[in-house]
Amino acid sequence: MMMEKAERTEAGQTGHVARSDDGANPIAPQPDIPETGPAKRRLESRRKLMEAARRLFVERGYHATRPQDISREAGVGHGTFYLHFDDKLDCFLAFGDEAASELDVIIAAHLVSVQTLDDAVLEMLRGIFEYSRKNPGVLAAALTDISVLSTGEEVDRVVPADRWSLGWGRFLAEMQAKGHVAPDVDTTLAGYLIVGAIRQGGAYASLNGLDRDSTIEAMAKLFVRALK
Amino acid sequence: MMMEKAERTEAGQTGHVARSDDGANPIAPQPDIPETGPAKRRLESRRKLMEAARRLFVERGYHATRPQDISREAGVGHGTFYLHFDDKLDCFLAFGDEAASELDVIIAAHLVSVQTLDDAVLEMLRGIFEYSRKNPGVLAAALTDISVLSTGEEVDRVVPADRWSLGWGRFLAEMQAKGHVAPDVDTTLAGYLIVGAIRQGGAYASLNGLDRDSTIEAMAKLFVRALK
DNA sequence: AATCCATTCTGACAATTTGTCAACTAGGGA
DNA sequence: TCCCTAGTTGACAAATTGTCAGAATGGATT
Repeated sequence: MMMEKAERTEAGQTGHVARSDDGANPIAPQPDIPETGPAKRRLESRRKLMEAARRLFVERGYHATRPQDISREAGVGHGTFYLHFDDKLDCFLAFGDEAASELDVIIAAHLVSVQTLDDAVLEMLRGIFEYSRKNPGVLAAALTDISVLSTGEEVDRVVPADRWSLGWGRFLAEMQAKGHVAPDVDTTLAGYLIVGAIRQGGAYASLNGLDRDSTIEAMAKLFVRALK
Repeated sequence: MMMEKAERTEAGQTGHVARSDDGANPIAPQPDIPETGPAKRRLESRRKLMEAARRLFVERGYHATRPQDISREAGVGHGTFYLHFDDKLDCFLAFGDEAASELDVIIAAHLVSVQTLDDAVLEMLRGIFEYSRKNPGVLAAALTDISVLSTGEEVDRVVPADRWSLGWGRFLAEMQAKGHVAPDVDTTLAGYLIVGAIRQGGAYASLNGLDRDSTIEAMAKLFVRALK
C-alpha cells in the first residue's frame, strides 16, 4: 500500500487566469507549453478533461459525476481519463488547485494598494465573493474537505482550504508586524478560523439569498474586531 | 424521481447518551422502546448497524466504508442494511444525528450555571473538545459537508453543521438580549461563522497536535472579541 | 401444541461503476 | 517512405450497489 502516487503532474496550467503577458519578463520562453508534437495533443486532452470535470463537478457535485461522464463530456476515450488522473479524487483535487490559482489572482488584484487591516479584510472578502459570483459553485466545490473523499491513505496533499488558511495566516502575521493586529493573536490559527468561517458563512449566505454586500460587511466587522 | 424518501425512521435512539431516567416524569411509559416482539428484533438490528457504521466511518472514512462492510461488521445480512437505511448517505446522516445528540448533552452539561459570555464560549469549546477527545474522529466525520456526499437531489435534510450553527445563533441572540453581545452583530450569521471556524480550527489543531487548552483559549478569545 | 401470520431477515442476483491493458493511431524525424 | 515513440481507445475483468423472492422468527389464535 501507499504506492508512491507518482508525479502530481505538470503544475496546473489553469488556462482561464493565464498570466496575461504583462511584459514584465520578456525573456522566459513559455517554459512548458509545447505548441507542437505529441505533447501538445496530451495537453489538449488534459485541458478538455479539466474543463469537462469542472463543469460536471460544479453542476452535479462530486458524487454524481463519474469518470466516464467526464470523458464523454470531454470528447475523449474513457481510458484517457486514467492517463491523466490516478482516479476521480486526483481529478477533483486538480480541479481544486485550478480554482485556487484563479482565486489567488483575483485576491492579489484586490489587495493592491490596500493599507489598513479593515480595508484588507474587506477587499479579500470582496475578492472571494466576486469570484464566487463569476464562478457559481466552484469555490464551494473546491473547498470540499478532502478527508471525506479520501479512500483511506494519502493524508498528504495540500488542499485549497489549507493553502488559503496558511495564506491568511501569513497575511495576518504581516499585519501583526505592522501593529495592525493585536500581538496576542495566534495568526496561523486565526487564518484557519477565518477560512472555516468564510466557508460556512458563505454557504449559509448563498443558500439563504443574503445580500452580498451586507454579508461581506458583517463578516469583515466580526473578523476585524476579533483581530484588533 | 424525488421519491418521497419515506419515513426518516424512528428518531435516533442514541443508546450512549440515553436519558438517564432522572425521575422527572414518572408517567411516560418508555414511549417507543419495545422490549418484546418483532419490533425489538428490528431495533437490535438497527443498533448493531449503527454501531458498526460509526466504527467504520470513523476508522476508515465515508468512502472506504461500504454498506456490505457495515453489514458484516454488524453481523447481519447484507440486505438488512437496506431495510434500515435508504442507502449509504442515509446511514451516514443517521450517524451524524446520533453524534449531534450526544454532543448536545455534553454541551448542555457544560452550560449549566454559566453566566457571562466569556464563560459560555469557553465552556462550549471545552465541551466540544472533551467530546472530541472521548470520541476521536466522530465530530470531524459528523461535520462532513453533505453537499459533497449528495448524489444530486435532496437539498433538504438538516445536517449537524446547520443544527449547531442555528444553536449557536440562538444562544448568541439570548446573550445579545442580555446585553452581553454587541447589538450590531447578526447573531445567526455569527453562529454559522463560529461553527465553521471551530470545524476548520479544530481539524488544524488536532492534525498539528496543538495543545488543547491553549487552543481553546485562543479560539475563545477571538470569538469573544468579535462579538463584544 | 399445532397452526397461523405479520414482521423482519437473508443472500443470490442484476445492474452499475471502476480501473486495466493490448491493440491502435498520429505525426515528427531519418 | 518508413520507423518509432508518445498518446489514445474501448472492450473487459473486478468490484460495488441496490433488489427481491423465499426463509425464519416468535407472538397470537384455536
